[in-house]
Amino acid sequence: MYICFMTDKKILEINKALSNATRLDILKWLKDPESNFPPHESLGHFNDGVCGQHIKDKSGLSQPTISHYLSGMHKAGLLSTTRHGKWTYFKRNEEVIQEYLNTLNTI
Amino acid sequence: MYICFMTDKKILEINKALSNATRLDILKWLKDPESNFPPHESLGHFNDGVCGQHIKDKSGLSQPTISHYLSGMHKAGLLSTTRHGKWTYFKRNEEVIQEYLNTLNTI
DNA sequence: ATTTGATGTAACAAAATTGCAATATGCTCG
DNA sequence: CGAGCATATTGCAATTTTGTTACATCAAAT
Repeated sequence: MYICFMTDKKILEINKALSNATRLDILKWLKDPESNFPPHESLGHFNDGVCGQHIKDKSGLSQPTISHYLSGMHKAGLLSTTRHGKWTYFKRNEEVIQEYLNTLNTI
Repeated sequence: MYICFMTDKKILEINKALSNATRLDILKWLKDPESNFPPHESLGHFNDGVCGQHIKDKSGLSQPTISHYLSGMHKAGLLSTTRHGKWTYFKRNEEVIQEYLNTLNTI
């Protein structure tokens, strides 16, 4: 298990993603889907994370806004996505988050 | 030595401060003033950090812009300031930075 | 094939950020 | 005091971010 670091450019991109209250909340909610989201109707687990609809519901913001936020967090590497039928599931990308934290710790 | 954490509001404020390339650079430069800045004319040490002028010179940005950046970082708690005559010295606030990192590590 | 529900994209207005020039303030020294 | 330098503040134009409505796409199911 090696410690990995990321470039300043990536750090900036993630810092930008995490300088918005809703996006910071989303990252934290996804750390514990069981306590923060209702179980999904069709899938009985959170192995691939939480679908956009539920995140939207919890945030109180509009669907396009959340879609935009989620795709930005995905682009920054913070989230990974899986499509199951009509749903897109969003999950924390713990490896990237760990790299991010490793790097910040040296700043 | 207790581990301290900070509020989400503070985290967001610091993330915002650190989502700009120049401001991130400044924080890193101040970690090692000896290698990043010339010695100051009147003071022979970096005990209180580095004066705004030198930071401005290294950044390549205008004086008002750097003044604005530095006061934002100060307001966010990242930097502490000391006035020596006509110079304002800026130094990393390691306690706040540590709180910030402690908190991020739980996110 | 049509409908229904989840997601993505476009276009847009309001607000915040970026970084500059101009100006004001503060400090030191002759 | 007045000159000169460091810093702070103000005002501004350009750009980015925020979050909306309207619309397009995609998948499941009737």
